Amino acid sequence: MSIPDNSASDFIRNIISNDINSGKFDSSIITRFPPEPNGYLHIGHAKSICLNFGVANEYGGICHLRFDDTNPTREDVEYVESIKTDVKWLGYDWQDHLYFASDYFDQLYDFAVVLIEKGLAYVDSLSADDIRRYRGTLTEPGQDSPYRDRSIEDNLALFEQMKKGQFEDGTHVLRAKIDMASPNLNLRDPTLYRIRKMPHHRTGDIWKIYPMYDFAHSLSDSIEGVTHSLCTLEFEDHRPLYDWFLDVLQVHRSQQIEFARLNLSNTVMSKRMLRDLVENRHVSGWDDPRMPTISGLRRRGYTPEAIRMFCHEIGIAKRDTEVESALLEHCLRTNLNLTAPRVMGVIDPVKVVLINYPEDLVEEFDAVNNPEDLSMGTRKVPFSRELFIEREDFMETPSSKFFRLAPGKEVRLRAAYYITCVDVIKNVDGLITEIHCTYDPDSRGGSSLDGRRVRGTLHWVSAKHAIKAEIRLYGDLFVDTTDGDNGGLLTDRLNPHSLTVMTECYVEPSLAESSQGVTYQFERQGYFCLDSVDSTPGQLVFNRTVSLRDSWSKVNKS
RNA sequence: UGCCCUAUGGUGUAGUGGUAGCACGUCAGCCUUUGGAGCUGUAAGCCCUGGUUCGAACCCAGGUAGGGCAGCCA
Repeated sequence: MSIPDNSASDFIRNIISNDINSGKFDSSIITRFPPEPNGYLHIGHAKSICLNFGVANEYGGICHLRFDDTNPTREDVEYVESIKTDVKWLGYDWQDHLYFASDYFDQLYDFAVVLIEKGLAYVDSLSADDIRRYRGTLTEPGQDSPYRDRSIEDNLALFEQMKKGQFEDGTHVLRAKIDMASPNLNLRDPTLYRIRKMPHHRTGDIWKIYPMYDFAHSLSDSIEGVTHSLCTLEFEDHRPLYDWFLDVLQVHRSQQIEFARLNLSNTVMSKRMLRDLVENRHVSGWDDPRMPTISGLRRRGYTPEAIRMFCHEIGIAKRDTEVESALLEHCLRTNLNLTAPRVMGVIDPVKVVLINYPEDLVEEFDAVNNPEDLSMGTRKVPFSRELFIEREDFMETPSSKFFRLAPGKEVRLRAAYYITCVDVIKNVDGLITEIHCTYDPDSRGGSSLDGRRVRGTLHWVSAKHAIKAEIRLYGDLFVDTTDGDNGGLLTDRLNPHSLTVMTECYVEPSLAESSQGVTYQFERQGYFCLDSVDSTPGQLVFNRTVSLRDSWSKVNKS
């Protein structure tokens, strides 16, 4: 085990470094990522994954993947598989440390029996309502259940009958006997087991009782020898209970440490709300490219590297905060700028006719695949008399700061020729249908011998060679997320413009061989990838992953 | 009005008694065959009030503000 000397400092890593220095744990560091298989992972989980696996890697330890599958009413194998896929995709490896809380059901049951034998747990036969009433309130102490003083023998017998399925759901629970007057509600005789006569996705119908989170989680950590159990802030009040189980049962002591969960601007992170979006068809599914789920981000074209970088950049602390999505986009652009192959695609086309270019001539230009990485080579791009350019790259009456195409103005077509606008053709509605230009044969390749300055460079495609495609542009899912995940109608804050579908787009022919899982840069536009669900070889569908930074829009506004 | 936690530029995060730093974002300039990328610079911060100290973001006291907790959910 080693201590990284210049690792990013955060309070958790500081604690772990101190623990290692003081020899608190005799094993190497063991952490765990403990999802409940009841939904898809989102970027908030990525923060926890990067922390837990990251810490383990840095200190030469290991990180377990453990499914917290103690509630058969909400869990499913579908989620187990998606979670494993997502963790792997993010680049982490649990090796052979894949565990399930349900693997420990026998041991947990035995622990419960020990608690009963020690007089520290009892079977309560109050109804759920009565248990709530007896619990007291935030400001008033609770009262002991009339069943609190059952004999150990009775408790043992009853608990065994619960296990055997001799009682109906809700008739009894097993509770820890701690303190009904504790100011910490979690210590007012918390429930340990409830009866659920429901098949479990892994244990089938052998169990009729299932352990509660606090009991199962604390002891699962202990069973696995976890040294540092990292969880989110809402479990802070549970730590005394977490520790109580370990103390009274005298088992391996893991240390729970809480950190703030991730909140991201203009989106929501709670599984419940994400599920609402899916079930109420506000999005196409858990992997809708607008979703903050790992599967949504993947389909959108995000890379694991970008997400890991983001999780590193946001840091770890205890204050409750909201990170601007600009930081996520920054991490994405940083990664994609270095790796994405460049291509040209026109999203909102207008036709350009080069009136002095031969009718049937077709030339091919070599275009650089990535100016940031010349080893990625070049590709051929066909050029002909009729082209498409972006409609917004032409302005009939431009401002002085507009460097693109306008009547009488000369621009460069990326990797091709200089062209000058000589005429504008409109339809009866005044819509521009064609822009007539001349090209300068001496500017072949995009530069001229006379060295004259041409400030604007436009992307383009050859009309007869281009492939027609659909491009989906995404915006924030929500207009405003103040108040976070609580209160207010979620749907009131949905951004009605979160999806724009452009169906008349043209992309360069090299994209006929574009492959799934690659995010391209459409030059001057942004990053795009093939949609993994809806794109077919005959009808390409691209998702805009993120736009390029656009300083023109600022100039234009001012 | 119980218990627990938190408070550093617009945002996120370092700094644990000795000149408050980094990143994102902002703005300006340079550069550019992507108005991308890159480079340079700018503005902007210790919640408040006391106390201890030669010296406090840091220690102490008291406030204020925000968050969490009353599932047989996790």
